[in-house]
Amino acid sequence: MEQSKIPQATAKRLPLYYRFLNNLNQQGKNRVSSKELSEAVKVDSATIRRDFSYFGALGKKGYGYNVEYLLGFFRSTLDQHETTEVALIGVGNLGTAFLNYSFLKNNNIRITKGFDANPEKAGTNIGGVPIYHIDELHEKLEGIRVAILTVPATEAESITEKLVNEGIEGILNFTPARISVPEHIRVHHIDLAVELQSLVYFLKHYPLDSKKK
Amino acid sequence: MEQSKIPQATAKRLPLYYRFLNNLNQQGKNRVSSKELSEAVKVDSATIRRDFSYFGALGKKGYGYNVEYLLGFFRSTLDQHETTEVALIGVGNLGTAFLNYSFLKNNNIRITKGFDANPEKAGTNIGGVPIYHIDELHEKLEGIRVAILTVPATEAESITEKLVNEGIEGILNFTPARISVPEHIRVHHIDLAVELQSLVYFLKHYPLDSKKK
DNA sequence: ATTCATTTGTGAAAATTATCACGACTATTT
DNA sequence: AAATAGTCGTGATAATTTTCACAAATGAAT
Ligand SMILES: NC(=O)c1ccc[n+]([C@@H]2O[C@H](COP(=O)([O-])OP(=O)(O)OC[C@H]3O[C@@H](n4cnc5c(N)ncnc54)[C@H](O)[C@@H]3O)[C@@H](O)[C@H]2O)c1
Ligand SMILES: NC(=O)c1ccc[n+]([C@@H]2O[C@H](COP(=O)([O-])OP(=O)(O)OC[C@H]3O[C@@H](n4cnc5c(N)ncnc54)[C@H](O)[C@@H]3O)[C@@H](O)[C@H]2O)c1
Repeated sequence: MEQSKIPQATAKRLPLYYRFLNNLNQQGKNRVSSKELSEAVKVDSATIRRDFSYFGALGKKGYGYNVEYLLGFFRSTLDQHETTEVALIGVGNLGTAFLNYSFLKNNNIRITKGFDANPEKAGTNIGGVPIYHIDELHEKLEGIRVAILTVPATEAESITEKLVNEGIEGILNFTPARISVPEHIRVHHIDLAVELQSLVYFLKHYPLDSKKK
Repeated sequence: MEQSKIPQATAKRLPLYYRFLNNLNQQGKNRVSSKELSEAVKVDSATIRRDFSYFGALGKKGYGYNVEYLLGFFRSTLDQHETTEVALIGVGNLGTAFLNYSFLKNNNIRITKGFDANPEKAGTNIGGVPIYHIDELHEKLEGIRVAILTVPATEAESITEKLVNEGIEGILNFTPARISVPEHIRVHHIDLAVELQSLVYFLKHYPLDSKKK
């Protein structure tokens, strides 16, 4: 929308900062330094200061950052004032786990609808979220821009096409399939098998005392 | 262990390449170009060639790569000849989903033991994996070097300490807690809430036609 | 008032990662 | 045998990200 000059690496860390600031605020702390923050979120303090600096001078030299101010700032930056609705496609093992998880308390993102091809699941309700049959996508997806994909890998491509047709703009893809989408659709992959395998690879091939990821 | 000159970014992509080569091989293909590979895994073809080149000249100019040869090469690079045992700590919503998932067929990584604090879960068996009480960690963790952490965030720090004492070297952490570990322990975080939140942030703040992540 | 210990914000440098672009080589077709 | 289309490996360059290191500002202590 606006300031696209914020590095992607920074943007990815924002939700992490936001969550931690929330914790601090709830603990009643009203002041925090980049050093403390660094120890808590395991990000170098210079990186944190640099990240914050993209948004202007948010702190005070010799003092640190005011928790409440910073929190308020991030709340609006991350659009936490308006709720984002998310659909979950594929109510299986993984999908069910997500539905049963209140997706972060300090967070205005909600899974509000589930979809599955299994007719026995349609009409049920998991963790307070109604499940619809996948054929009802068109009627029920109105106004939802983000989808979580937890269907079998073989279905990923065809479901993605449907989602795109229904106007979905962002997909969080948990299937191992690398889906194809038009230019303007954003896909983030979370590939659990790859993560596990690369962890094992790092263990075996990288010196034990190297810097952490 | 050996060639630590391989960039971390490359190392993270290896399992992805490996999986796709496996697919190709099972489809009976015996030749593949960096361009084809690129379309399938959505990584720039020059990046793929560069990645491969860290391991030497694996392909042939004007021809491409021999699938079987490349696959064999990656199999040994990723240590797929020996099975890696993994323990899962916290058999709740997320943990149960993982246990029910045969963690990739073409893959020698296996979750072989589960642990939970709930006495009702101890002694059971989920997806073929035996569940033990968390107090049995010491007796049952022998020889296991990697753990998946799916306990409540509040327990993350204390469980981590126990795991480290038992000689665990790598942890795949699904809790929102940023755990502290000694220098020589490797931790990879998968923070689902952060992933979802950052996807939403990107959608709202980055031009729709920008390059994909 | 002055000193002192802190801590930010940032210019500059370093490190890492991705991409361009082309010479060298291969297989295939004519 | 020559021409053609395809493809790798890589030097060079560009882009991105992280880190260093310090002047300037702050609040607390004496
Ligand atoms: N469970 C895990 O631990 C895990 C780990 C890594 C990756 N994954 C990936 O996540 C995805 C889901 O895994 P899972 O274990 O939950 O699988 P699952 O089989 O338990 O669930 C898949 C669900 O999708 C539904 N479905 C099938 N076709 C559909 C369609 N066309 N439209 C809508 N719904 C459809 C099924 O009815 C089922 O409920 C898979 O792609 C899997 O590879 C899972
Ligand atoms: N479920 C999700 O979709 C989701 C999404 C994002 C993050 N997470 C995170 O993953 C973790 C697990 O989530 P969940 O939904 O599976 O929670 P859950 O409450 O369903 O499961 C946690 C399990 O850990 C066990 N446990 C508690 N204390 C323990 C201890 N000291 N030792 C061993 N086991 C213990 C509990 O008995 C329970 O079975 C949490 O930290 C959560 O924040 C979950």
